[in-house]
Amino acid sequence: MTLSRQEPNRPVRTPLGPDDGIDFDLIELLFFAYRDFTSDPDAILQGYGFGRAHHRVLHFVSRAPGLTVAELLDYLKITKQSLARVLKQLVETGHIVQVAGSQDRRQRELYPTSTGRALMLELATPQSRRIHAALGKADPEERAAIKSFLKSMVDPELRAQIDRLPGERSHDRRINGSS
Amino acid sequence: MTLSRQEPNRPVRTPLGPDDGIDFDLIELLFFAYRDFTSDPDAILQGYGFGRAHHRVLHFVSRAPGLTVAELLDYLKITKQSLARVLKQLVETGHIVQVAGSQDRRQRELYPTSTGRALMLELATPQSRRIHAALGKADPEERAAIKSFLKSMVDPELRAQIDRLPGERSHDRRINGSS
DNA sequence: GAAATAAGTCAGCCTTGTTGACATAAACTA
DNA sequence: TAGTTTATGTCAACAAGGCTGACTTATTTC
Repeated sequence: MTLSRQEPNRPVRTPLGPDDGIDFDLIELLFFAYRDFTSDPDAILQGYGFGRAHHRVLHFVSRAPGLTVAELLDYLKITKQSLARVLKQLVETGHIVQVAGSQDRRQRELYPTSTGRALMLELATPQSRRIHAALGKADPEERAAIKSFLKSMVDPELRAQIDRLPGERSHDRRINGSS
Repeated sequence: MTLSRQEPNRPVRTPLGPDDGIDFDLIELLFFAYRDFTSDPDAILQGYGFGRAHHRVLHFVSRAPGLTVAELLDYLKITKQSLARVLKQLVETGHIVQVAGSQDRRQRELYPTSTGRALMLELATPQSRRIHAALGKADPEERAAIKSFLKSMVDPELRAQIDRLPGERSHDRRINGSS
């Protein structure tokens, strides 16, 4: 009775490792990669009094100019109240403008200003540099494998969103009719 | 004078695309992949009254049992005050125990309990499943390229942290002397 | 014995997410 | 046309998880 009873809250001293059937290295790699991937723009944003949330809004508005508030919420997967706060600031600072929808005038089409676009590029540049360096000497087949892996990590029903953004070099320059 | 003056805050209607010299698709892929990668454990954590911060602490304590508070902070890149809040909860709920360091008794070695270890595995399982599915039919060379890419995304001076964790199958089962 | 170090704690603040309720204008529908 | 639905905006309150600064305690190092 006393021997079979374990001390409660005893420290477990053996580390969880690859033999436990879990892909720990990929899990950690994703954590570390994303942590540092976001660190460059975070530092720049501080100088503007903005945060990561502003970056994401500015990113999608620049990549898909003319998208509606509802479409933006669908990319970000946050509530409209969360969006409202940062969107208001981006509009007040002249980074984004809202235009009443041409077909449906209840909608607000979101566009970057030249200021907003410039900031978006400033934020994307170090990220792109980091990606370029990390891609390094990967051949086209390996690059395809990397993209395929990341895309497959996304929930299947949400992968369509990705395809709606301007894609690979040359074709598909316009995201929607508004030019 | 009037013609050369642009209306301020005019909407820019052309989307930023691949011709602007930025790797937009990889930037977005990383955002979407990480967003969904964290969604499974986030849902599970809710049922325990924990958040993503608890997950990260539990993860590293389970992977490197016996690490000190300072070492953990170095993985997470947060302040000790931020850590204190979640660590205290994990200790109070019996997921983690603290043991005075054997050499240096100022240090607190952190260990998971069996409860903590079990929760860590529960959280890691859907993530590993997602990774496994995303890896899909990638051959060993492609898998190596994916890992190499993610590792290269990490700041060079921080890559050593990754190597300190239990690595590939078979060797290196122990992270430090405590067993 | 003094100084440095590891960790814990208190207080307050910020960003960014949440819910719930309600307002307005435009579009749709019976 | 009246009534409903829809797209968006807004107010208030709250929570998680970051942050800084200041201070304490125990222990180690010099």
